[in-house]
Amino acid sequence: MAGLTLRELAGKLDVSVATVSRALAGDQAIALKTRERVAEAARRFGYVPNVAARQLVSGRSGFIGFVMPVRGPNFIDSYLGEFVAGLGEGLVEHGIDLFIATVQAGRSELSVLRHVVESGRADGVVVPRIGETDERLQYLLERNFPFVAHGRLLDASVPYNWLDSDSVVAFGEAFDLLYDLGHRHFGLVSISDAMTFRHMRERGLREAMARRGDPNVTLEVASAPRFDRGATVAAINGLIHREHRPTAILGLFDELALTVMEEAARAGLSIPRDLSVVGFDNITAAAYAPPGLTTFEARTRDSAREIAGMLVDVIEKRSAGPATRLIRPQFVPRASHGPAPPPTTKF
Amino acid sequence: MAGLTLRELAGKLDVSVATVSRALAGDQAIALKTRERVAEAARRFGYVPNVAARQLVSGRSGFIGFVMPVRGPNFIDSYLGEFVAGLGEGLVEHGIDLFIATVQAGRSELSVLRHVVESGRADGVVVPRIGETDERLQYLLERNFPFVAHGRLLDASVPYNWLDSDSVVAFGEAFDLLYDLGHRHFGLVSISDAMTFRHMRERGLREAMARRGDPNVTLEVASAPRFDRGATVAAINGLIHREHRPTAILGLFDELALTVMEEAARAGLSIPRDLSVVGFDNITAAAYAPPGLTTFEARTRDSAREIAGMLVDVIEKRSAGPATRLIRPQFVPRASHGPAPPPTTKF
DNA sequence: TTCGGAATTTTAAACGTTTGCAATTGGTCT
DNA sequence: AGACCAATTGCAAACGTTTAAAATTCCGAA
Repeated sequence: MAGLTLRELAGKLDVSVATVSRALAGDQAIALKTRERVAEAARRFGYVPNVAARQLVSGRSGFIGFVMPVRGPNFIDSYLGEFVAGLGEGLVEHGIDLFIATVQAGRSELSVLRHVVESGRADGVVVPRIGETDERLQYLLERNFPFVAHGRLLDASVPYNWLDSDSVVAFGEAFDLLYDLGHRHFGLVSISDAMTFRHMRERGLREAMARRGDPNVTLEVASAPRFDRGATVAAINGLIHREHRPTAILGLFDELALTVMEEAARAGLSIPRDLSVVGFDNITAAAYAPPGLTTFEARTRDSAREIAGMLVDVIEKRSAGPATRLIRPQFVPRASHGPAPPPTTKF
Repeated sequence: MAGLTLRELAGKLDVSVATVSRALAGDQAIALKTRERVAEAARRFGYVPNVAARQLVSGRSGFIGFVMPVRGPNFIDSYLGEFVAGLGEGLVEHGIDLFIATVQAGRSELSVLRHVVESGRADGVVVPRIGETDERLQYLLERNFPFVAHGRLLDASVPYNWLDSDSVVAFGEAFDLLYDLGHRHFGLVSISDAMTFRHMRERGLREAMARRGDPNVTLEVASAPRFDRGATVAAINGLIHREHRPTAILGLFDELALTVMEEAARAGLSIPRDLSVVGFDNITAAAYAPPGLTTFEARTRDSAREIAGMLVDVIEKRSAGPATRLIRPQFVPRASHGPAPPPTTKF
């Protein structure tokens, strides 16, 4: 199974194992001529070092771990694919591989993470989708194990490495845009799950509102559990069918905004004439759903690539304090937003 | 970093390392009382075996490898995410982890695969997206390394383990449906890349055509390089704007079918009144693009889960000959197909 | 009490690397 | 020629586990 060993290669070259090892590592103590001779032979015979042996002595696995939660059978969002692709891209230039541990249905994500860390399978981990408080981070911090989080804790005083998208800015931007288009009555479709980004995005909206200081501006928030479609639809309809309907509704992320568009269509509303809708993430379907959802590009793939780099730095102890990084989402204007309808339209 | 070692645990229990090792492995030669005592202590002290050491002696890594090609920056299809999720799900119950090696822009996929195999990082690999002839499979077969392929070679005489979706049946089914709706002039938007599924799907269509034995049936095939949008649009327009336009166009996969719908809309054609369109894969956008794309569910995630199981069997030598498996795609009727327009419509 | 053999445990080698330290080589200077 | 030093190479231990084989313990029978 395993190909040529160092010992065999050394035998062919008539030098010691140690010399070959050092030569391949580029050790200056080995004569240049020898280094070249060894490199040449290694190439010619196709020598590939055994990672297990290397790991055993060095203590480093050459792996980054990623604990993948298994979602319901009918739902995979694009996040996973984008994120994994980005991590791979970011790691490959450092010669590090990605390793993915799946969480079995019954078990907790934390228990898998713990196993990954303690078996020495990974030199560091990336932790996606951080909740308001997160036992995974707590564990990693306690154990002082290298990690980078994608997302933030609610408690901003805890120091750790994270990267997050700056949704405060994005939702502020969205508000300003819509306000300038004449909108005064806003709706936000949110989730009731304990995720930090929910607060961030709502805060972005409210801060932008406050900056205007316009007493006529209103904001209604409707929430439902994240993967509960029935409750989501109900929440949205509560927003659409109220007496004083918002003229602009923001979805916490695209899936919600798309559902808003569907329900609006069902209610006979024309978008963007009667209602403006804005989402966040820019999933593929956003471009296809008529009339085209205005949204923000979350840049998941870029973020993951960046996270990979940050984690490598952490592992190699190149970074001093905790590294934090905000990614600014990019506005993607499509056709689902427009000027506020004249007051008469609101019947 | 690495927690408790076997030696330390043995020290606490006042027995030899070997006894602890055997006890944890459930070796019957160890007294039941000892086994229980050891298990209890291991749990209590949180002992987690070091995988590198274990791998070094056993020769098994506990990893399945997946070599991930990096695509252009703007394009990630849902395949990757679904596939990785499915693999993870399929592997987790066997206590095996997934490891992903990314192919750097400049390097060949084969060279990465070779490295994965020869470094002993994986006990088996899964090879996605098989081409008509595939150097990766050739290498793995030569080396007699466990693998399962997703997709087939054009040459059906080579024996190896594969799983593929039965697109011959699916495209035959699509033809029959459309024929029964009165369609006689067919178009197929294909790719010019050397992928086996291109032949399979076209063959499914032609075989179903042949079965009807209707001399009035025509089929025009238009192809373009897979990721070349400009060429794809041109090929599609060649099909749409010809004198005797097809009344039904099939896309080799959904992206192509969706582009057909876009171009048809641009040409002022109404779907499905003037033109029926059918795709394959059932990507998310298929449901959102008006009027809703009729397609086939490729069941990538299920396939990947199944592949994981097959590979485990191969690794553990439970399967006799090469295992092969055809997954039947499921028809997903939406609104993009309908009765053939009356002959007068074709101007 | 002693012995044979089964039951249980221990010893020690092996897996393929890396690396501190010792040993050897080669060259230069006196 | 001898001595010294630098350059180069080799020796051997270590990493944490598994496992074949040897050693020990235990038990019941003679």
